[in-house]
Amino acid sequence: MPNEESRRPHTGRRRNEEARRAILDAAVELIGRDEGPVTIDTIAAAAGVGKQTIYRWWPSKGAVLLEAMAERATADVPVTDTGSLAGDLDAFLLATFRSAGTGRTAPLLRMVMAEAQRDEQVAEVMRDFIAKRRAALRGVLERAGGRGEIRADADLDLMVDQAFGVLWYRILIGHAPLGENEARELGRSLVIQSRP
Amino acid sequence: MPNEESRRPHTGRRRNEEARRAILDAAVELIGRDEGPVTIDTIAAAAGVGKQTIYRWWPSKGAVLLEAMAERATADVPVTDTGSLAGDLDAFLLATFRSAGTGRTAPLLRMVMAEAQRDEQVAEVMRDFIAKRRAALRGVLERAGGRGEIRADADLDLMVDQAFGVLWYRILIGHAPLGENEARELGRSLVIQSRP
Amino acid sequence: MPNEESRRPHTGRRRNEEARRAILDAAVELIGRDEGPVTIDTIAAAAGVGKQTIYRWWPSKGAVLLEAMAERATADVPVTDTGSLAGDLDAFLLATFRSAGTGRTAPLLRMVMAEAQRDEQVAEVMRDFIAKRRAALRGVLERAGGRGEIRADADLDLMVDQAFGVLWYRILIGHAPLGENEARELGRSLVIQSRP
Amino acid sequence: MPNEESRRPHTGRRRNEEARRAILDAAVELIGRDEGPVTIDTIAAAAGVGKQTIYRWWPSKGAVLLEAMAERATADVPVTDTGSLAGDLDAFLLATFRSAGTGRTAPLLRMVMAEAQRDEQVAEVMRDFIAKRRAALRGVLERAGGRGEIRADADLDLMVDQAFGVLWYRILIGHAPLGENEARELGRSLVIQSRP
DNA sequence: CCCTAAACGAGACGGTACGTCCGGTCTTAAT
DNA sequence: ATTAAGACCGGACGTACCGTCTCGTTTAGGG
Repeated sequence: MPNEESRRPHTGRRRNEEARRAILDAAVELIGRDEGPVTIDTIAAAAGVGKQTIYRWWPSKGAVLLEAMAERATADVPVTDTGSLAGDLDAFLLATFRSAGTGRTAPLLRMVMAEAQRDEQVAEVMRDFIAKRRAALRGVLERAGGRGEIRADADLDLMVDQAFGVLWYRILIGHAPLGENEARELGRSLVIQSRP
Repeated sequence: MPNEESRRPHTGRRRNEEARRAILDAAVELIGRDEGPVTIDTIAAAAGVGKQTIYRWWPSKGAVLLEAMAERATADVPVTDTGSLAGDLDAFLLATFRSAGTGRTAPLLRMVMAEAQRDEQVAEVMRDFIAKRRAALRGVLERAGGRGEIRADADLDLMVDQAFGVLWYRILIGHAPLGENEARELGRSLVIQSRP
Repeated sequence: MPNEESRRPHTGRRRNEEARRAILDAAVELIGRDEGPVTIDTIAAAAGVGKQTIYRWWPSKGAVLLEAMAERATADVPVTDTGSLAGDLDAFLLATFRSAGTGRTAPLLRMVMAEAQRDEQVAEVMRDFIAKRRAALRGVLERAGGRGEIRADADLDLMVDQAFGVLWYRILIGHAPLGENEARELGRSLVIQSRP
Repeated sequence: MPNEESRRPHTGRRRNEEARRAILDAAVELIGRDEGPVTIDTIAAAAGVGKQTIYRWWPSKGAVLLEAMAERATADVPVTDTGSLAGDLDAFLLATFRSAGTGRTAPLLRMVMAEAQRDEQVAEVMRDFIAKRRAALRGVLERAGGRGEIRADADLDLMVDQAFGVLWYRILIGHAPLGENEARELGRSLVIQSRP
C-alpha cells in the first residue's frame, strides 16, 4: 500500500482494468447461469485470470460479489423528485425492483446476502451499502414530510424497512414476483399508512 | 421403503430419539455460542454422535438447522383470537418477534437463510416452512376482513410480506432491534394501512 | 500433458521437493515407529503437509510406500561382479537381506505387500518393481551360466523365486530371522542346486 | 466357537451350523468373484446373516478368512509316504500347489496374508497355521534324512522356506503360474540341493 | 533504451470441511 | 437365547475450496 506521501510515485505495471471487469463479469455470469458451484477458482478460470489477481484486489469472494452488486445498484437507482410522495415512491421502487428483480441481479443479491451471514467483513460492507440505500429512501420520505404529506408519528425507519424487507424477503424466498405491479402496490401501501 | 400397508412392520434397531435431540440441541447451541465454525463434525462431536448418524436422517447441515428452527417456531407462535385486528396482530407479532429475536434463535435463522441460498433442497423445505407462517398471518388478516376491518382492495399477501420482510431484513442485516416496541409499531402500521 | 516438443514449457509453481521428501520420510518413519495406525492423515500431519499434496502426486497410500521402498532398494542393492557364482550370490543376497531386513524397511515391505493385495494399481507398480529385482538376480545367474557354473537344465526363474520367496516369506510371517548367516546359507543352497 | 460336546443342545432359535457354513462360503465366494470390496457387511448380506452372528463367532474379518483357508488346507494336503524323498516331495508339493493355486483359494490366501499384516491377532493364528504346514514338510525331509537321502549339513528350515516361499511369492505377486510342472520342478531342485 | 518493480496467468501449497465407507457394538421384534 | 435387521460411535477415506506462495512472463514507468 502506498504511503500518504507517495514518495516513490509508482513503478511497475498498473492494475489491469480489463482483468477487473472480466472478474466482476465472470462472477455475475456464473451466478446467473447457475451451473455448478461459484468458487474463486471457477471465477478465475471463467475470467481467464489467476487466483492471485482476484485476491490482490479483493479480500474474499463475498467482496467481489458485493462490488458487482454495488456497481449495478448505484448505476440503476438514482433518486428523482416528482413533487409528490406517491410519485417519488413509485419512481424509487420501480427502479429498485427493476434493478433487483432482474434475471442476473437477483441471484447475485441472494449470494451476497448469504455470504454476509458467514463473513463478518462482507457483513460490514453490506451494512454500509444497505445504509446508503435506506438513507436514499428515507430521504424521499423526509422530503414528503417537509411537504406535510406524512403524519407526525410515522416511523420512517420502519417504513423504509417495510419496503426493503418485502424486496429482500421475496428475493431470498422466491415465493412471489417482484415486478412493476408489486412495486406500485407497495408504494401505495406506504402512502396510505403515512397519511396524516 | 415401507409401503402404505406396512407389510413388513420393522426389523432392527429403532432410531435413537436421544441422539436426534442431542444433534438438534448441539447445533443450536453451537450457533448460539458463536465460537468457531459450526460444521457437521463439530455438531457431531458436541452431540457425542457419529457423523453418519446425522447423515442418516438429514441430507445436509442446512436440513438439521431447518428442523431445529421449525421446531422452535411452531412451539412458540400459536395463533390467538382477540376479536380485533389490532389485538390479533399485536399478539402474533409480539410472539413472533420474541421467538425470532431471541439470542439463540436469531443466529439460527440467519444461518438457515444463508444455507437455503446455497442448497436447493434446503430452499424447498424452507419455502414450505415460510408458506405455513405466511398462511398463519394471512389467516389473521382474513378473519379481520370478515369483520369488516380491512379495506376491500388491500393486498393481504403484500401486508404479510411487509411484516415478515421487516423481521427477516432486520435479522439478516442487524441494523435495527427486534423488540416489543418494534413489533407493536409494525402492527400499528399494518392496521392503519388496511383501514377501510 | 507436455508433448515431446514441450511447446509450453511450464507455468505455475513447481513441485516442492522438500514436501516430497518429507512425505516419504514421514511415511517410513511412522511405519517404523509402529505407534498407532499409519493413515494418509497421519502421514500428512507428520510431514507438515496438506492431504491434497499427497493425493496430487500419488494415487494412494500404497503408492507412497511403494516409492519409498523402491527408493531404498535401488540405493542399497547394486550388482557386483566377483567372478564366481558363489561370490556374486553372496554379495547380492547379503546386500538384499541387509537392506530388507533392516528395522525400518521390513515393516515397510510388509505394508506395501499388504497394500498391493487390495489395490490393483499398487499391485501393478509392485510387479514392475519386482520384475526389476528379479532381473538383477537372474542376471547374476546368467553370467554364471556363461562361465559354465550352472547345469543346463536349471530353472533360473525358479531359483530366483526361491531366493526372493524365502526373503518375503520370512518378512511376512516373521518366523525366522533374515541375517547374514541366512543370506549366506541361501546362497550356498542355490550354488549347490545349480552345479552342473 | 461352538464346543465339541454341544453341552447345551439348544435354547432359542437354532441355525448355528448352517449360518457358520453360509458365512465361510459367502466369504470365499465373494473374494473369488472379485466384484467390489469384501467387507463384513457384504459377507453378512451374501450369507443372509446378521453382522452380529459373525462377530459372535469370530473376532474379525481376518479370522473368518483364516478359518476358511485352514479348512481347505487341512482337507487338501495329507502327508503321504512313498518311500523316497523325490516321491514324497512330489506328492506334497503337487497337492499343495493344486490346493493353493486353485481359482478360489489363491485370492483367499492373498487376502488372509494382507489381513495378517494389519491385524496382530490374525498374524498370530496365521503363524500357528504356517508352523503346522512347515512342520509337515519338514517331517517329509526328516524322514528322508533318516533314510540317508540328505546331506548332513543341509538346512532343513531353509529348504522348507524355499518351498513355501516360492508358493507365497508367486501367489502374492502373480508373476508366474503355480501348476503341476512348477511343483515338480521345485521338488526336483530341493532333491538336488539336499543330496549328500 | 534499458532497468526495475509491480502485476499477470498458472498452479502447487497447508489447511478445513465435506459426505461416504467400513469396523465393531448395541438394540429390537420375531422365532 | 439366538437370530436378521439395522442404528449407533468412531475413524479413515478421497474431494472440494479457501487463501497463500512461488514460478516465469509481461508491462510500464524512471534512469
